[in-house]
Amino acid sequence: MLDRLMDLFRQKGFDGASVSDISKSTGLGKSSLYHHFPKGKQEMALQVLASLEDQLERTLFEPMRSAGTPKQKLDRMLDGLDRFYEGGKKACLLERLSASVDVRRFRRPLGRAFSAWIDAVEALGIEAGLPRATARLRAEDLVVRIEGALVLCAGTGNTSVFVRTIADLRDSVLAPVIGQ
Amino acid sequence: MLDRLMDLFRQKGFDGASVSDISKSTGLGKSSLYHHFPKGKQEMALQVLASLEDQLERTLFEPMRSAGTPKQKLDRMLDGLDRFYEGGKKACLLERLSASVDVRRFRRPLGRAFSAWIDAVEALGIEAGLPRATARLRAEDLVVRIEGALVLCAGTGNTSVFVRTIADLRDSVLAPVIGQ
DNA sequence: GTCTATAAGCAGATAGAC
DNA sequence: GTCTATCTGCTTATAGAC
Repeated sequence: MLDRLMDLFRQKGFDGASVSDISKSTGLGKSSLYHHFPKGKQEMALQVLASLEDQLERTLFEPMRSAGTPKQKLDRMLDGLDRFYEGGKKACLLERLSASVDVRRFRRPLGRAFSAWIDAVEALGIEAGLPRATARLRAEDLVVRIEGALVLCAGTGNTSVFVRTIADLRDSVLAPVIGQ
Repeated sequence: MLDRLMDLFRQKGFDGASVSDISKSTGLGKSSLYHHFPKGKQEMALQVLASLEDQLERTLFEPMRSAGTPKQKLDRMLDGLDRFYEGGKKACLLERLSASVDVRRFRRPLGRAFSAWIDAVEALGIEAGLPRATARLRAEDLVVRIEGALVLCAGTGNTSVFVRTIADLRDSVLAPVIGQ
């Protein structure tokens, strides 16, 4: 259910997905949808966002705090992102909601989700021996570059930028600082 | 006229900006708008996009092919972008149209605009002595990082990521390749 | 070229039967 | 909990006067 909603919001964005679209794609009538989400479309998006936060935490960030070398864990996270975005063919829910007219209503969960992601990568960098400030900037940069690559892929229809970006991140995120 | 339209599409996106919004923000009645853009909202966006391509070429890319050191020209471009995006407070039209439901209708001009931007930065890298392939990747990465930073700023309401990204690009884009 | 008025349809959302 | 039917307002777009 939330998965279907997430697919639709990722594909059409919040402003582009109508309640009728949602009804068709879930197979539920509008009234049933409003039974599950009394506050309407915004509540749908907020619940999908909460579900994504949960899913990211369980499948990406939590594993990054357990077994393996930092490099192995970075690779697993990038593998996970590559699958989630299907090599650049599918959009990011965070980006789609960030591009909606009502972005202000989503700012709190969006900020939380971006922060959790950055924090997880930062921790990896620190574990790999990077200075805290460097790890922070590199982590922020990883998120920035993935979001940016997805924008270019969506705009041009060409996913090669995403592929190159993921590949480059594998080597650059945890690389030792020169002249440290 | 096209400037007002651009402001509105940057602020609300293509799906989020209605013809009524456009009418209010331009001061023209709907019928007048359809007189100027017989094919409706899509034609408005396409003309705004064409106008942006033209504006970027004249104010950013063309100056990058004339006088100055590569570093000076990079700095001038980044200054221009910083002003255009108001330090991360304003969105990118290319990103907004890339996030619209009808992105397919905009793919050709979007691809052209992104390419022109990347090409201009690539030429700068080559002029600065970078290997062609490196210059290409760095140029692509500059565009990716700016678009990504704008996504995070829009989503979180915090522009510091954009400021850091611009600052980092000043030093990293033309930096010599280590062990070349 | 710009206007008022309006068409035709879709938006988000609700009422009430089952 | 899901349905059909419906409401109100807004959507894109057009007709036709000035």
